[in-house]
Amino acid sequence: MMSHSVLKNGRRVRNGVGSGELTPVELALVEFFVSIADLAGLPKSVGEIYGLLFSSPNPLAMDEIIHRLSLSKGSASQGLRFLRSSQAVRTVYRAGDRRDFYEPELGLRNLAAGLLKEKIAPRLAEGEQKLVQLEEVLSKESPSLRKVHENRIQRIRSWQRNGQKIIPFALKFLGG
Amino acid sequence: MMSHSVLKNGRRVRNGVGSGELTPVELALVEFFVSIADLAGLPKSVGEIYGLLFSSPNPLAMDEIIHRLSLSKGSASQGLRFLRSSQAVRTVYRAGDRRDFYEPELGLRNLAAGLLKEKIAPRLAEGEQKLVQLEEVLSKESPSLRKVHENRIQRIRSWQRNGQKIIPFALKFLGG
DNA sequence: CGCAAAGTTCAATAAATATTGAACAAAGTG
DNA sequence: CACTTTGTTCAATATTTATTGAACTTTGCG
Repeated sequence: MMSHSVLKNGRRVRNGVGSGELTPVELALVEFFVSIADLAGLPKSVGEIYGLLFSSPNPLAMDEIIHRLSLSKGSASQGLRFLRSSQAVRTVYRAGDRRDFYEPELGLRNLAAGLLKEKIAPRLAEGEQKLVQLEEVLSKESPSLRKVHENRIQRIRSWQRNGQKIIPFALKFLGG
Repeated sequence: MMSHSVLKNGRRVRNGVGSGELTPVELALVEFFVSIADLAGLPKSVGEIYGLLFSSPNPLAMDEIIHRLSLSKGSASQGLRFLRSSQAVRTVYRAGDRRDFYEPELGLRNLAAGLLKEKIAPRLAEGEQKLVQLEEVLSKESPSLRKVHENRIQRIRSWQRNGQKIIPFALKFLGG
């Protein structure tokens, strides 16, 4: 047992719901990444965690993240899992400490590539599957309707080709 | 008054909740665009509407969309408003018919540009605002911390620059 | 004008998604 | 091994977001 919640320097916790303390700058960075997370369709908590790590001069352990952001263990664990799996954060080992410490990936290219692989690619695969189903039932339509639909599906295929072509190029652009 | 819900050819409505009828091909296209909508963080109904228009050889009016997809007037109206405002559908006028008819935009470039303007740009602006706030409070930090943070913020600025650079280029790529 | 068809708005509700926390597992440590 | 710290999982709950439908506005027509 130990009391790790002593308030330093007489600093006061502001939030009603017993949040850990964030400086104004940390707060602004966290909010910035929350709005990015929101844009990318990711949970707020993921943005908060990345934002806190981004604002920290040194790697943080999960319990520190939980305390500073007043997150539950569950959210922190899941959020970090996602960030790890999409290569947005790395673990860092610290001698004599059993905990994993986390630091943020700062390269936009890697961040983008991670999201692409983790969030976007699986969804596109799902869409592709729907298209395959579609081509199976196409033959049952009247010739004239089928012609229209074949045309439109070709259109989608062309979208896919163009989309694919951009990816490596865009990554290089982002890649410094 | 008129009864517009006669079942043609003895076709049977399948869905429990009284849906209009969709052929297998229409259904597959609608599902395809629903999964795309989901990926883009748009409501399912928006994907459904675009999907139905995409599968239709001719423009459709709102009441037809409502009936075939079993949507409420409200959803249809709002969904069409969004699609119109992001240039994903166009209205078409039909002589002697007071209703607006809709047809889908088929060019990926225009679809992407519309989304960018309607969904993404406003969010980025919001993020930018957070960054400005941030720079205001930065001066209150200790010199060493400030240096770290200034560095990181520069990093974000560089992300923004690279992101901007890609856009026109990517659009040209998608643009046929 | 008066009426009807077409379309919009928005408060109430339903559906989807994220968060919590308690129970569990894994990994050191002495 | 018994114990503590660290981290995970997942059913219950809270929060967010989309959908509905009834009241309203607008438009066109005789």
